[in-house]
Amino acid sequence: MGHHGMEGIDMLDPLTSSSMTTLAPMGESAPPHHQLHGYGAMNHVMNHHHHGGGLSHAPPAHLGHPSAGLHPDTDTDPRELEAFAERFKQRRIKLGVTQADVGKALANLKLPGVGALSQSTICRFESLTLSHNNMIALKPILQAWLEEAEAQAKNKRRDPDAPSVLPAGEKKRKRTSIAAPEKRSLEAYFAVQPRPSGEKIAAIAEKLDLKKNVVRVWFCNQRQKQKRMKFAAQH
DNA sequence: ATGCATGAGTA
DNA sequence: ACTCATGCATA
Repeated sequence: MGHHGMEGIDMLDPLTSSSMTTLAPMGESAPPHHQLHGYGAMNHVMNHHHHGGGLSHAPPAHLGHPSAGLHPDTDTDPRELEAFAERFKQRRIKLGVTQADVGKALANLKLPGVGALSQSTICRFESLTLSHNNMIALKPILQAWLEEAEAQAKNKRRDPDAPSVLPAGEKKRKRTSIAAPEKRSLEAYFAVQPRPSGEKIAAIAEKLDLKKNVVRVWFCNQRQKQKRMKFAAQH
């Protein structure tokens, strides 16, 4: 899917011809807040909400719109989240916008503490593969964008947009790939002990001939996976 | 769409 | 050293 920040041009012609000026990623003023590609750089659009325990507290009521942040029950209900996620995706596609587009466009919403998000995150929101709390926090933001986008789609209009500048490439991050056999072993270990001690991790790492850090991160990610809506206690 | 990774915040 | 939100890279 998305490669760079350029895929915007191929979404300018859909029937809806929705070229939402401020919501589209290639808007006049959409300088990707981050150009530091040397992956040791500031990545996260660290919003104000990021205290421990994640967003375990009440959802941000100020971001909520009329139908959003009124009663926690409505926003916290897994069924509602699921329904919203589906509607969101459907309407997003109707608008002819990609997941990556939505992510970039969020920055144009100018909501307090809300910057851009990646295609990954939008995708995960739609597929409910985020934690419950994460879903709750993102819902009002995506809902706000959706409403704005649809509103602007109504006043269909064209406008000359400036081609985005592709940032110069820097170091690329390499992704380790754990082979299937090793992965099966890890899963077996995980089934017995989801939280192995440092020593245990080291042992496993040596046994599978993997770097200790790779194994440690694998377990962390595995634990996170269990907490995602799709895996965690089904509603 | 998803695997492996980073980094802030916490304990 | 962990959790949690998030993203680059890649299947």
